[in-house]
Amino acid sequence: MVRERIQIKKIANATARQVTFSKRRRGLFKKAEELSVLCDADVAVIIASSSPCKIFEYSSSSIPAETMKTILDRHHMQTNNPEKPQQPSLELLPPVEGSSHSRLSWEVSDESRRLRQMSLEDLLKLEKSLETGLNRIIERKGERIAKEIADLKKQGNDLLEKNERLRQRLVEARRRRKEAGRHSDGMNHEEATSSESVTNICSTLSGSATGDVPQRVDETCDLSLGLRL
Amino acid sequence: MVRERIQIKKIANATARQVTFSKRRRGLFKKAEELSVLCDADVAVIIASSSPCKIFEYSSSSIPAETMKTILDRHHMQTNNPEKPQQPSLELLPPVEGSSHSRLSWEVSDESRRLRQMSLEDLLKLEKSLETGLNRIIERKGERIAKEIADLKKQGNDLLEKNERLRQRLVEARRRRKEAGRHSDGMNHEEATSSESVTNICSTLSGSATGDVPQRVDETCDLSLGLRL
DNA sequence: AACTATTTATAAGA
DNA sequence: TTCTTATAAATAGTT
Repeated sequence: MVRERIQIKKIANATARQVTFSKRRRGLFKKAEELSVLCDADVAVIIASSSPCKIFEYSSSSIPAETMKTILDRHHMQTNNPEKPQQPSLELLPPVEGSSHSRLSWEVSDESRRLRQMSLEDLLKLEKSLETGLNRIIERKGERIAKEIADLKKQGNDLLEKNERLRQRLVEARRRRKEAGRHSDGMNHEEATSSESVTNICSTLSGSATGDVPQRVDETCDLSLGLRL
Repeated sequence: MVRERIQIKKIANATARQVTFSKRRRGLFKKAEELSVLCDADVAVIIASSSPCKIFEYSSSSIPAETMKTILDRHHMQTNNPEKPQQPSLELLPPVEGSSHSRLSWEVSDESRRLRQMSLEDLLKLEKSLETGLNRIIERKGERIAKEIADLKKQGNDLLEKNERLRQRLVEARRRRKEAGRHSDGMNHEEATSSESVTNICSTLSGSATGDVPQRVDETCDLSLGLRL
């Protein structure tokens, strides 16, 4: 029951907030519906919960819900990464000298001049063709990225396994040293075995360090070209 | 006073309707504001009165009001537009209950109906808007993938470093064992040092194996959703 | 717009 | 999530 009036400020408890969100959302939609019917008005309500990020909407009429959603999504992205100037249209980009990109962009701007002279039919064909090519590029890009990620994961797992094997060897080595300390006389046979064992480990390690696993991986990851396609 | 409950249907008297519109509009905006504050949500409300045709809107945040107005204007132009293309029979098909496909296909046909009613100008705007949103999505996806790859590379490098440290320890351990073998008498002091050293290595290893580096990574890499966006 | 009898919404508890 | 219920809030009709 409403024991007393509540303060209108963010509810701290997440569960309580979620419950209130559900209830008040329904209430708001109901009020919106009533207003639209009683007063013959068009009413639209968009609610975007912050966590989990979900969109709820009511519309009394045929306002395109998807469009509103798109706008809200865009808004959310804007707030999440501020200061992203919208990319100027391609043909307006000035060619950048010295950049491997410059020739392409120049060609594109030259292309745009030709495009203006093409017929609608030609443009449709060109659009279709570009669209198909684009889809292929996106597909390929996806495969490459997936492969890269899978490879990296595999590498990591291999290294984990090697670490585990090394750990086992060290535990064993420690056990042997303790035994050797206990019988202060030299157990030469075991000594030799142990030594050989360590040598084997070292060569294995050396092989893996310089072999299939790269010595060091560049951690920077510039996918700008690939991802912007 | 509320003498009795009212029916939720269009108020016949224009004056009374206007009064109720004012009151309930304020109420709705207040509820929207409360919901947004209490539950930390983005809320937008658009109300379009039919006569006189006026737009009222509330937004809890910086959702572009002009854009919403544009959408509503478009909607009003649509409704005021006398020519309404006949609905194809497809969309008149009733949704089949229980089918997860029915709702989606209904929505699609509903969307396509709306699209057919839109003017070329509206379509151009919508296309531009969708294009911008799409670019932002692609951008974000790229950032996420780049981050995942960078993280994986970092994990791999950490493991490489740990392997290297282990290798050094083992080389050292082997050297000590050889020395111990040469003087067959027990060098108990060195023995203790070596043993401690191995213990340290093992605890370090154990920590890293179960700590920040995941025990095992799933090597499958399904990016289908993310990459097809 | 102000008033207020009532209805409606809803917070807290179950 | 849904139901309950005491209480707060909204509001219909009147002034």
